[in-house]
Amino acid sequence: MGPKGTWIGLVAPEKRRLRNLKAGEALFRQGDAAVAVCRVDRGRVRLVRHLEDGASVALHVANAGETFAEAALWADVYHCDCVAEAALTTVTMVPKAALLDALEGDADASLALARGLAAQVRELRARLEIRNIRSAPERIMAWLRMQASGDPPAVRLERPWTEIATEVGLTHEALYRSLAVLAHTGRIARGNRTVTLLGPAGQARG
Amino acid sequence: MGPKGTWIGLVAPEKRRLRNLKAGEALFRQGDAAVAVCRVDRGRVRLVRHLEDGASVALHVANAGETFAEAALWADVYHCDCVAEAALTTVTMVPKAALLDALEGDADASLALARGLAAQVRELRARLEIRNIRSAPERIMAWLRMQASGDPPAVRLERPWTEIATEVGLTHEALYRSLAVLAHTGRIARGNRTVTLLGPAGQARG
DNA sequence: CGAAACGTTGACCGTTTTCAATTACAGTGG
DNA sequence: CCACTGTAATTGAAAACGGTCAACGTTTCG
Repeated sequence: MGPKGTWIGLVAPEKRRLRNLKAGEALFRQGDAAVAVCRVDRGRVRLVRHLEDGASVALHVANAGETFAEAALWADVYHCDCVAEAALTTVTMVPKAALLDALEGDADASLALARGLAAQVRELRARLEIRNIRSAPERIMAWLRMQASGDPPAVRLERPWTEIATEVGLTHEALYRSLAVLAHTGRIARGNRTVTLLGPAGQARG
Repeated sequence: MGPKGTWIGLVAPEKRRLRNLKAGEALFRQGDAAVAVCRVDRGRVRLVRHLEDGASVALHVANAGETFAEAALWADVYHCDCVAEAALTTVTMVPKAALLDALEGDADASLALARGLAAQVRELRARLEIRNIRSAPERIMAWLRMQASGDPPAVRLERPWTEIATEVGLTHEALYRSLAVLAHTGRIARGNRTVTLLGPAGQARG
């Protein structure tokens, strides 16, 4: 996706802090003081916001090499939980104040930061767009198209469907049913952990 | 909300371009080459993305003083339409290349840009969170809580409900019905262009 | 003053959610 | 190595909810 983490190096290594997390362990909780911006070194973390009724929303998923919680730079508290997804997850925490100091003198790094944020804006907008599709099958098709790559557009599933269901805003049951419909209609073909998009005049790209 | 438009001044006025728009007129369409980042001087614009089935999503609304299409700085084409909402809308268009040049030498301005983008990320995440609430009345309550301010938390409505409906992802009928339910239940009180949040133990803030 | 958009409510229909049950599979400890 | 347990995948049936269509009063604005 390009150089997203350029600005991390601005802060002297001894000022950064490394954290190792087990799967499910939290790096911070919503409401905690926003003290640092982070990067995933290994594994994967997920930013989750909890609703009052107990449901939760995955706001962001950051894989190895990606940065997250940039928005915390100008916020007092974190507004979501950060939990590790993979068993061996390592995160670099960059103290907010130090980073802000460094950024103030470095236009390139600040621009890189802005660029990363712009990418997030795009991603979030795309997700919002998907949520506006009422029909479950169409919504899933849209999601698949967004994820697909290759000439016969295909998607390799790295996570369970059940997780994808919540990401697109459906129950897993509805998701499975829709998948079945799409397969019967011949719009997709399901492999082991793969989905291939079929259909003439179908492969529009976002 | 703070100095969002700091970076606009970086580009010499003669390089900028002013556009006057009538209500409903488009500034650009999705697919057009992304040539400029913009600021609303007067009126209001809306960024809309059209789905294949004809439906549309409001991705962003920018009021006078706010900037928009920052993401276009690193994109080749606009990925949504921009249409004026108010009758007399004026927009300053800042050529992409010129702005990029200027930003590269100015850390403060780049940081300001990043900050504005971070705010957008937060806003989009909030909207996503709201969309994850299945129940229409609860979703509306969440939206209201987010907008509310004051000790008896209240919301002043600057726009028609019909518009709010699409923002929260409901039809206006469903919205009106839910409002009626919430009012009957005593959870809200509706004034002329105001809604007051009631209910004991209700005023949680985001 | 008239047209257009907003606000509001009713009835019906379709989809999704819910609840429930079953199969498949991966990891765990005996 | 295998029973055992929990999660993922899948499908069914019924209920609930929001969408759609429709009608109508009201406000706004040219």
